[in-house]
Amino acid sequence: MGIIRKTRSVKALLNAFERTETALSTLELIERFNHQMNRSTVYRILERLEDDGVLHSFTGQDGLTWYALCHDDGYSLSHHLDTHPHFQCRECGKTECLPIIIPIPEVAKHSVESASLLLVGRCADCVS
Amino acid sequence: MGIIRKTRSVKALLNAFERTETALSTLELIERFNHQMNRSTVYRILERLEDDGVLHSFTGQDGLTWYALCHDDGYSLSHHLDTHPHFQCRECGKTECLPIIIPIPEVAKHSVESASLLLVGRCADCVS
DNA sequence: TTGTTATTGCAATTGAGTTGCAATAAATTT
DNA sequence: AAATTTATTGCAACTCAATTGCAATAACAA
Repeated sequence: MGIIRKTRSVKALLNAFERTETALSTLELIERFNHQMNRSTVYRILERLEDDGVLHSFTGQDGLTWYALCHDDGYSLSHHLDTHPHFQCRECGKTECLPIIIPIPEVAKHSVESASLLLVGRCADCVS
Repeated sequence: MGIIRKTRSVKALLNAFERTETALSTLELIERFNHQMNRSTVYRILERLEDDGVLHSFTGQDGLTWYALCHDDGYSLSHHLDTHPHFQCRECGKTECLPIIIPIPEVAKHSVESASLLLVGRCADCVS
């Protein structure tokens, strides 16, 4: 019960995610929609879309928040148990969901409920 | 080339880490040494100890920064390639280094240089 | 068209972390 | 042991992502 009304701003943000393969940082979205909507609106819509399971969020290496579409195609099941890793390029900043599953290790006597894995390195474009 | 002088404050902080098995958050240390040293001093000493490879840092689920001793015993080699996961209890907040190695997956065409894995769940004390 | 209320804009606020600079205190030299 | 050098600290101001209260606005249903 996050998004109830499909406002202009909601559509614009959803559109941005549907047009890219990568993740998008809140800061980039705020900048991009600078003239269309307020900062708080961006924060609030992203939050609601995450509540609805449309987006999932994670923290980049710099501590900033990133969002990406949830694909229920087997690797991006963000239902409070993100098992897929994210990759952030330290050169160009491109950040993406990796289409692989990381087996969450069992830990003796602990109950592991979720995991987040961030890989940092250089992306295909920057490695050459 | 981080710590050059063994000041009172440096010793106090090091002592705190040597007396615990868990990781310590900057905020807890600031609170604990509230009357002995300034906030900025805590931040700066932790930073220098990390430069020296004495501590390593990671980000908890809430986005706060945590530090733990580097044990060069095979699982806590924090030399810019943290391959060991951290565990944070969502009930009591206890945060620790896990004595296991997570194999960093290769990613096609990418150069993966470092990884950070945070497991969240309930610790031994809170799970029962 | 009207009424309800989810959503938004705006400005103020929060809170972790950083920074410039003068004062202090380790560690080295005399 | 005193003088000297400079790493370190305290302090207050600042940065910056993110949050919040509230009045205005705009989806959407009736």
